[in-house]
Amino acid sequence: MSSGQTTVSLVRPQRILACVACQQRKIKCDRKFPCSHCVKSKIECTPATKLPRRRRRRFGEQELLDHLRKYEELLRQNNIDFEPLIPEPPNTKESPAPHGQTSEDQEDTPESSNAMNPSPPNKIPEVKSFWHAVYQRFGPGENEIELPIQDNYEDVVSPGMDTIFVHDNSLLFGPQTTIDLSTLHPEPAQMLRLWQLFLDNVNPLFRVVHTPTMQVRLIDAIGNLQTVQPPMEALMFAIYSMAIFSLDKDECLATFSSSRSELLTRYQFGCLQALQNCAFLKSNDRDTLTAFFLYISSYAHSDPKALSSTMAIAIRIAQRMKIDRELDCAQHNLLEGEMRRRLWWAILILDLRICQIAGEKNRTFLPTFSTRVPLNINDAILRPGTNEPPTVIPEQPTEAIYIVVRAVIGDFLRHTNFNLAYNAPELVPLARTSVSAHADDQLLYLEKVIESRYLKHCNPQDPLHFLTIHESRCLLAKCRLMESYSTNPDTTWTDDEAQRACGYAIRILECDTAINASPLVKDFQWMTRLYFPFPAYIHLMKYLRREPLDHIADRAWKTLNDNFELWAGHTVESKDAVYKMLRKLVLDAWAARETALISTNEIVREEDVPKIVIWIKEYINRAKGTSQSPGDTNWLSGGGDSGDVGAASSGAMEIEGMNTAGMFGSMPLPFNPTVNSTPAFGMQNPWATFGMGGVPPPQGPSDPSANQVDWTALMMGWGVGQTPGTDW
DNA sequence: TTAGTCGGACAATCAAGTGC
DNA sequence: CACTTGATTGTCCGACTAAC
Repeated sequence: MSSGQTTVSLVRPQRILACVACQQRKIKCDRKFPCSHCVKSKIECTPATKLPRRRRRRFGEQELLDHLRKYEELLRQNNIDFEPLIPEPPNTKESPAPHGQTSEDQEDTPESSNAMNPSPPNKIPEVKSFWHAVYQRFGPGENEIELPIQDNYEDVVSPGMDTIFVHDNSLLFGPQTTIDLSTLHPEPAQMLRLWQLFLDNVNPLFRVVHTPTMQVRLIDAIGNLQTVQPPMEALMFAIYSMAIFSLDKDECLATFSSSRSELLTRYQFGCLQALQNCAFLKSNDRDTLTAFFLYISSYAHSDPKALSSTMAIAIRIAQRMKIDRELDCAQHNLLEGEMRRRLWWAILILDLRICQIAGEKNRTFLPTFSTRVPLNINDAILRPGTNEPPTVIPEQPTEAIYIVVRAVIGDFLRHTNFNLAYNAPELVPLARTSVSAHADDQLLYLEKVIESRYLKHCNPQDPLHFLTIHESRCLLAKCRLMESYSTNPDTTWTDDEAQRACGYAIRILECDTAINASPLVKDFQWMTRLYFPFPAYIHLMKYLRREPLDHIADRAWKTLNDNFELWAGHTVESKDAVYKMLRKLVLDAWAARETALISTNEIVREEDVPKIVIWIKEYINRAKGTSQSPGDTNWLSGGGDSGDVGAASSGAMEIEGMNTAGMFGSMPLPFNPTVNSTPAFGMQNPWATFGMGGVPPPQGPSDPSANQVDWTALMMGWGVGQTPGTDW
């Protein structure tokens, strides 16, 4: 090779490149413009320009070693003799490599996505099937042509069972009705309006409906409502429901001249009836499951415990359809396989969120499924009948960016020790890597990948990109915070650790504020305003009470103030026990600061008092004034009072919709829904919230005793030189 | 016979790494 | 900072094919 390239290139005249036509034809160009070939062909002769040279891809030692580890592990697993370069790690049969050490600039392929996992299976074993095993061992017997022992149980036995239990569709969801559903559809013009609303407000956050094909099917169905197939009809009603659900009361009234609750109930009812017509509890049809998923989503403001149970049905159906298995997804064509993956991840993440607010352990968000994260591609690339794997260019954020980033983070987290510790502690020993030993490195790597591979290319002016940027950062900060709390509660945090945790809490609030204050993502508020970032509040209040004059205190109070302004309606006026606790924490933290300031001879001016404190004090004064008994301090102490304050709260999300009975559809046409849902604020798994920190807006009567214990336990992790859990 | 296509060997270039 | 390495880009030979 030549030396002194830089110097030489300055002296050497610029190389004249062959013309574009000759380059393309791979023939010698005489470099006269026009060149002889172009003259001969009578085409325009265009001089070529040099392509900007790409940065050379580094192939680091660590990456090489990781690959070597992987292959040596494979050899070990298959009992093949070899001379290992890397000795087998003691005390473990798992892959010793901390995951995520692969090249940072790897392509966004399924492999690379799953490379975020601590334990990506190199080959996913097929699920054992008794019928398959019988067939493999004995083969088809004589005269067994008509017997149902074949290679694939699902192909023969399952439909066979369907014929036996043909009339059993009514379990749980009531009997099938004979209502003519075509009368429940909106006018064609409204259908298209609802479809557009769904495309704008809902589908970007789920992407479970393939826009190009659905649009054609929808237009076709609008012209033939009497003959539309039940799965398609269920999907249509589900789309209407979610479109209406995504609007607020005023928007809905202005757009459709009907109340939101009336339309929502009508379309939810239509959807459930259409689902019944599909026999959805035993259907293996993806459209049907998609409709059921959207139907459940349209109840996202309802009782989380009821929602959680209903989601369990969707998960069981999904598992029966094997969309939780990558091998089975991959057996379908590109479009179908990808839509199955998207549906699985959408169900999984919604279930995670619901479990979290219902205060339940999530037993699905574990390393026990193999479906890879969806591809970062536009719907237009997914063409029916195509099997050619699409080229994914990470530098081009697509329509799927939001779901992809969430799935990538989720795919990483489901393998972490702290997720397993929260949700399935018995599986911690089975985690392939010792995440606890490397958690910091791995989270750092995850953050780096998310930033460099996805967020860096997002345009903050684009609503979906904006939401993706801030929500993923919020989520990562939440992981950091919860990872901090997952350490042994008996160990004392150092000052650094405690302050670092505060930094995560502040970041959570800053991201939440950015999302909920931005008019850009107004159309997504049905999702973004579902949950209040409670863990961050609790953490900061606890910290500020303990360290009222810490150097981050000013920033923390400002961040709290900014966020509180957005949620003031809920947090100030809610009679829910958990918000009462929050109010008390705020006042305690501020009292500690005032005392500390006075002790250092600083004057606390009126304008220094944070709005969050002023609002709470004003509310308390009002509550005292209206209190029935003079000594009643229930507004502060957290009692079991009831009442619906949601709709009255300024800035509050509309609390409307259905109770449990409405969701299960046992009543014919329940067009007068009532609000009677139990607010949920389960913090048993606070990190696990995809999207927000935990507590939904207040919705009604509460159980004050619920879940307080978990918060106490959570907070006991602090120590900070104090007796653990004393007055925190 | 002529013109077009394209696999692939080879050359040129230059970003990244190495050693002083 | 000079030098080396090797990944990436650019060139075009020559085999092959299609059209006339």
